[in-house]
Amino acid sequence: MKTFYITTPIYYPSAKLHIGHAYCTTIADAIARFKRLAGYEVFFLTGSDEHGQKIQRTAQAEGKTPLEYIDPIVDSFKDLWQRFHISNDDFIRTSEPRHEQVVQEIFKRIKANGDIYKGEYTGLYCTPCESYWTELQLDENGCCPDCHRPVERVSEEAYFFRLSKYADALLKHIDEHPEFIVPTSRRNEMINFIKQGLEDLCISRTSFDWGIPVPDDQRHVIYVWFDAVINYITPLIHKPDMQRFWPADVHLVGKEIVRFHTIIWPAMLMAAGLPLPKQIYGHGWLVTDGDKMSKSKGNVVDPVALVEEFGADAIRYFLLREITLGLDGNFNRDALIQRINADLANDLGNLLHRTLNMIGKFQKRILLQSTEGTDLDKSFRQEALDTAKDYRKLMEAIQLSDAVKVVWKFIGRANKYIDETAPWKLAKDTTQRQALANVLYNLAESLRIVSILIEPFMPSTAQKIRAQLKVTSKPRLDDADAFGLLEANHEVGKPEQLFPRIVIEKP
RNA sequence: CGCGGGGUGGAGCAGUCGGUAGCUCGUCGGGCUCAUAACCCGAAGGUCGAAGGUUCAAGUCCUUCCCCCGCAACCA
Repeated sequence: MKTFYITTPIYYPSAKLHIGHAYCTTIADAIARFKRLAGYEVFFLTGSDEHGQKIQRTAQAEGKTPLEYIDPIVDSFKDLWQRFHISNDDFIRTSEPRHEQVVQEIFKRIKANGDIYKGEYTGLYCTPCESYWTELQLDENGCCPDCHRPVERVSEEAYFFRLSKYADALLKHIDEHPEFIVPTSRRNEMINFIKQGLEDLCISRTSFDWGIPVPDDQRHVIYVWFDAVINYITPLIHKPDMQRFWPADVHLVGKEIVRFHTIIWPAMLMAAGLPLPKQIYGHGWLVTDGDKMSKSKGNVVDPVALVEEFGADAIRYFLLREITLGLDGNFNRDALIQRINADLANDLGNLLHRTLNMIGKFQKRILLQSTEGTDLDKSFRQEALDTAKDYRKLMEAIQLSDAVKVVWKFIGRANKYIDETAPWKLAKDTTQRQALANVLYNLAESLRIVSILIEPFMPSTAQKIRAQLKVTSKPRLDDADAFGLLEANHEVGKPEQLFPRIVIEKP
């Protein structure tokens, strides 16, 4: 069986997750579900990145240990993913022993290869904040950007990863694998960055201790990023799964961390003698009214509240449909409601409703034996099959919003088909019984196919449609490539509203 | 001259290899009555940020400039 491995970043539990995190995870989930639908054996990983000074400090301020502070936040991550119907196969926490063990193992392995060495880190240090800053980060007076007090140049012993050594190998790899960094804009950015020269990376800290200890040198903890990226192999490395799932097919990441995933992580893998991931996909950000979401601006959108108000599938649909993968996208409430009403309630929901209603009204809920029918019937069936074919191609190319659009174009076609065939007229004419049976059958079949195609985007809606059609088989992509799988004399269910229209109250 | 992205009808966006500027919503007009005030058809509305260049042909390629946003080794 073909395998597929996809990851999200592991999120930092210093605050609640916002809609941007949900966006990234939803994309990964849709891809994972598509691959399962297409018959792949899928491993889909997400998790939390728990170490580092920031967590230690925040926990201290609340009089807690790091774990006491983190545990409920991580629980809220897991809860959020359940609410979003995220189908991850594992959830990795970097504080878990299984992870600590692997990180130390990789550290030792790279050190044994001579690519980790002890040196001296010199930086600008703010003592009250216990933080290093780069020259560019300082405020206009050359002081700490947080507390605006003077910084001093200090040195400490630290371990370094010989990143500089891998610049040429990375460039060669990127050049030989055009699909390695997507989209192209990010790829160019990274090539440019490497060409400016890579410095060795400081990968240990002594100023705090919430992290994974450096093997054989307990005064140091390993730098969070070195620690974090290793999560992608932690669940696999000591199992036969490593052979089956590594290298990962896609690391889905936000655009701001593309660099860690396309430069540092691959260099680490090279140094450790492991194969590189096949693709790093850098998606864009959700912004609200053109502004980046951030706590300080007070414009963060809380995904839990959204799901409670609109339901997970509606949010998933909006994110996947409205935002072009790789570019920034605008998230706002009005646009969301508009999409729910127009696409979900009016187009899809109403199509199912009117179809089932007519089958009930005109044929006592029974699908009758259909025949080849008119040219219109034939071309309609062909469009259903073409839609499934186009959809498959787009999904395989990870063009999710285009895939959604193709499905909705067909939903529009189906609504038009009803208008063109006017089943309510056929029902009044006893000589048109077969024509009526054909139209209703074709509509029901179309909805069966649609229910398969939207499963990756809206799993629970897909299930509801299938339940109303009384289709019991497990959805498989191959079943969307065949028209006519519903049997004659199949009885369908009663129509139930999929998505209620949302009435906007004018203030 | 640090790096990158963006600027396209009223709003939000797409636009691949240069080949008649598209989509959704909104607006206006019409049709239909199976349906969730839904669905279907038609129309109006754009000098594609500015200027210059290449070309038979430029939203698309080249040059310069203006504006907005992000990154700059902690941020999906």
